Amino acid sequence: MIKALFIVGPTASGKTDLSIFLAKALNGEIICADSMQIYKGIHVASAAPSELEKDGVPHHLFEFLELDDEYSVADYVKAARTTIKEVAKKGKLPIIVGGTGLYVSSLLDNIEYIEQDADPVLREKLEKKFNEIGAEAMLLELSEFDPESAARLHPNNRRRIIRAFEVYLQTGKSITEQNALSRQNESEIDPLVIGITYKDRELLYNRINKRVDIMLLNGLLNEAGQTISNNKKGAFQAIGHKELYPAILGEDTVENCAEKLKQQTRRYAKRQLTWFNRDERINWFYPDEDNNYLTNALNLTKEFLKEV
RNA sequence: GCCUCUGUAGCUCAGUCGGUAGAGCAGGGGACUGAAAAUCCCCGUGUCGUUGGUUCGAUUCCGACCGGAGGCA
Repeated sequence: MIKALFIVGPTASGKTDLSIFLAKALNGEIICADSMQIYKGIHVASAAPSELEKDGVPHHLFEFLELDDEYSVADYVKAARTTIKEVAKKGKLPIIVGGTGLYVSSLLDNIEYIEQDADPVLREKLEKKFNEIGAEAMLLELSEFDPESAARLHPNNRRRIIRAFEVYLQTGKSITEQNALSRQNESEIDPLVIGITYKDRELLYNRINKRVDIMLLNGLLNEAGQTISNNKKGAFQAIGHKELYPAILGEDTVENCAEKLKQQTRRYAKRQLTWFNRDERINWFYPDEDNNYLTNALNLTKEFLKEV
């Protein structure tokens, strides 16, 4: 078993600071679990750690993809597992840090994604079919080969309905079957999961608002200006650029866009909390009522590393 | 000082010909297996400014007071 530390939490909660503190104290190396910090070109928006912040601690899987690279959880999980093993082999502590619940949970639950190439032609065909026959008819057809998914999926959740078709048509197995198969094997990783957030939601939101202001001072507008024309797949959905496009195009004021951006970030933080709240493996720390949370997190990790 | 308008959910406002009220936004809750910072679902009780009066019953009508906006002196 490989011992690994996971640090999760909503955006702007202080994951980066905690991870670097613990990495330095425990001879660790940091592995990204953030679906946006893996991309190049959105450094300000994604709040990926700068060289100065990294403070000499080795970081993996940060800012290595082009903005239009195709990338999925499956690719991430594969790369992260490899990296975790490599770090452990060196005798260092792997510290997985990030706010993308799907990425983190996939590692923790040892989800095994099968090899499957994206099929844009098929997806387009399914999109077209959806438009023609409508959601209800799609669900009816889905129920013929995957009644569970058909019952589970809401008609408005177009993306997931199409995905359910894709999986079946490409693999011959329903997504329900595939999901069961993906949970067959025990993980090689023995995790300690540290969560960081604030008891007072208001405080977290203040931190988010402040961070957006700092991003603007750090040139977020410029950065967004560089992606506005050539922003294709991948990172196009990052919060931070798309909200500013109206200001760049002169359709709205920077102030209004900044407000919108803060709001989107707050909502995102709430979604992250919803995801992480159900995971009982997480040991939560609350900086707003624990002045020594850094030390306490360090002590908890030391205890964990001592266990055999 | 006088006159007019106004005070309803965190905000902007509807509304009740008298039977204790509802939209948008904000916000809250939830789901999540190949786009996940994505995608999707659910959620509106609030001293109807305060206080008297009329009434079986007032947020609704009347008076006074307090706050806000405008007008006249």
